[in-house]
Amino acid sequence: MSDAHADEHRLIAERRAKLAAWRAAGAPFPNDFKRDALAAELHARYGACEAEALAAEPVSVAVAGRMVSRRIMGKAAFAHLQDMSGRIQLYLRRDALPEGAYEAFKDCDLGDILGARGTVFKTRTGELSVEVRELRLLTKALRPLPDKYHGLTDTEQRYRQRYVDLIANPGVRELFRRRAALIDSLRAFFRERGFLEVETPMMHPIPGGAAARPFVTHHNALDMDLYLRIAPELYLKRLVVGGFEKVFELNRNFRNEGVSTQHNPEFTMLEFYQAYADYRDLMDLTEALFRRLAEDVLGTTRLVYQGREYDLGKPFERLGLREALLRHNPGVGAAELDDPVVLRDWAARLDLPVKAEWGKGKLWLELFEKTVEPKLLDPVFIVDYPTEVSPLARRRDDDPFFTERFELFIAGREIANGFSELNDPEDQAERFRRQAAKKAAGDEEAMHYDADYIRALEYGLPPTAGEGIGVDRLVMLFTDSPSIRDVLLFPLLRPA
RNA sequence: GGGGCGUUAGCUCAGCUGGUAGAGCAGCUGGCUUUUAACCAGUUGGUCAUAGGUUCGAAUCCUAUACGCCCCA
Repeated sequence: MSDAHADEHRLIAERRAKLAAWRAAGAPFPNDFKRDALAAELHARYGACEAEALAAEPVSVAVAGRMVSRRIMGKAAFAHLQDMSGRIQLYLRRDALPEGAYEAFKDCDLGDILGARGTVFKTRTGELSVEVRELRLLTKALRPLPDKYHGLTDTEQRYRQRYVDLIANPGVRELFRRRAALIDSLRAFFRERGFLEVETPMMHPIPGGAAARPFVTHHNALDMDLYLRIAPELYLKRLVVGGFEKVFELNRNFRNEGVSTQHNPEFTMLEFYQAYADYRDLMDLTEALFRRLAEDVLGTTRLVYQGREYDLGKPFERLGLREALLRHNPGVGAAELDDPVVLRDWAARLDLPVKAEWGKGKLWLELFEKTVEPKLLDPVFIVDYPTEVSPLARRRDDDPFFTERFELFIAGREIANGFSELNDPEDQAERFRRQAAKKAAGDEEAMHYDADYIRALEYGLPPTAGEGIGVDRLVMLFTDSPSIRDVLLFPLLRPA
C-alpha cells in the first residue's frame, strides 16, 4: 500500500533503466524549456494555410506535451504530442536533427513528456505538423500508457487513477471541461442578477438545513465535535438577515449515507436566496437559469439524456404533489388520499418502512417518491409539499397543511428544491422542537434545535425565497452521464 | 442490508461440456526518410483477484473473502 514499487513490472523496469541512464548523463527533469504555442492555437492559426504558403514563410514554434503516438520509419518518424489544448504532430528526420538526437528520440517511450522546436508545415496528407529541429525529453514516464486505440475502459481503474483516464480518454477531458463551463455559466447567471457569492462554514457545531446524517469530526485544540455540513441553508439565511438580500454559495455538502449512481458522500450544491421573492419567483428564475445553462454549454435548449430527448426551452409544468399522486396512480381515488388507513396499507404493500409517527404528509411524500418520481421525465415542478416534511418552509396562507415549496424533476430525478422561507421565528422554533423530539425518538435524520438561527430570525428575516440545485446531477444531465461517478473527478471508492 | 454480473499479460479482450495459457496493441531485436490504429520479419512477457475445496487433473466446477458494476431495500 505504502510501497510505491508494489506493482512494478517488466515494462516499468525497462523505463527505469532509461531514466537511470538519463540521470547519469546530466540534469534530468529539466524545467527550462519554454513553449510558445499550444496545439489548438497552431491548428487555428495555420490549419487552413496551404502547404506552399507555410513553406514560403517558415514559422518557428516551440511545443511541448505528452507523446501519445509514434510511427518510426527508418531515418524519419512521426509522433503526436498531446497538450492541454489538443494534439499536434511532430515530424522528425535524422538528417535535420543534431547529432544523436534522432537516436535519443527512438529511445523515448509513449507517455514521455517532450519539448520540440521546429517549423510548421503540412504533410502530404494535409496534416499540420512541426518539423523538429530540436527535441528535448522533459519528463520520463515510467509507466506505460493504456491501449492507444481502446484507451482505458476498466471502470475501477478509471476512477481510482483518473489521471490515466484523462490521458487516455479524450471524452473524459471534454466532460470535465463541460462541467467547468456549466459552473462558469451558473456563476455568471447569478452575478449578473446582483447575487453575492459567499462562503459559509463547512464545519458546523450543529448540523442543519437538511434531513440527513452528518459526518462527525473533532477539533483537538477546542476539544469539540464538529459536523461536516449537510447544507449551507441556515447560514445563508443568516446572511439575508444581515442584509445581503441576494446571496448564493456553490460548494460541497457532505452526507453520511450510501453510495450509488445518484449519490456520493460529498457532492456539490448550489444554494441561493433572494429577499422579497417567493417560490413562484424562484420557479421562474429556475426556468430562465436552465435555458441559459443549456444555451451557454450546449448551444441549444434541447438535450439527449440516456436516449431520450428533453427540451428545456418549453415551459416547465407545475403540478401539485397531491395531483401528481393521483395522476400517476390512476387506481387511487381523491378521497383515499385523505384516509390514513388506506395510505398506510398502500405504503406497506410497497414495502415502505412505515413508522407509527408518519402523518399524512410523510406518507404522501414516501408514496410520491416511490410511485411518481421515476415517471417525471420532462421537466416538472412539483409544488405544495406538506408542512410535515418541510420544516424550514413557509406555510401556505390558504392551507397551513401545505408549504410554499417546489421540487424540480427532470429525467425522473430531483434536480432542485426551493421554497418561500419560513421567517416567523415562533413557528420555526415550534418546528425545530418537533424535529428535536423526532431526533430524541431515534430519527437520525431529524434536525437539531438551532437556537442561534432562531435568534437570527428574531432580528427579522425579510420575506425570502431560497433554493438548492444539485450540481452533480445537473452535470450528469448535461453530459449524458448515467452515474454521478462519471462527473466527479475522484469519486469515493473503497480502498483497493 | 439483499440479489445478479464481473476480476485472465502494462492496456483491450478470447479461452466451449475440466486436459498443462492465447490474440491485438504496448515492449524488445532487425528493416523502412511524409506516417497516422503506419507497415514487414522475429521475439519477450502470466501467482488466470485472494484463500480453501472437489478431481488423476481446475482459468473453467463448489465455498468463502476482497474490489468493482448493475438492480432492489
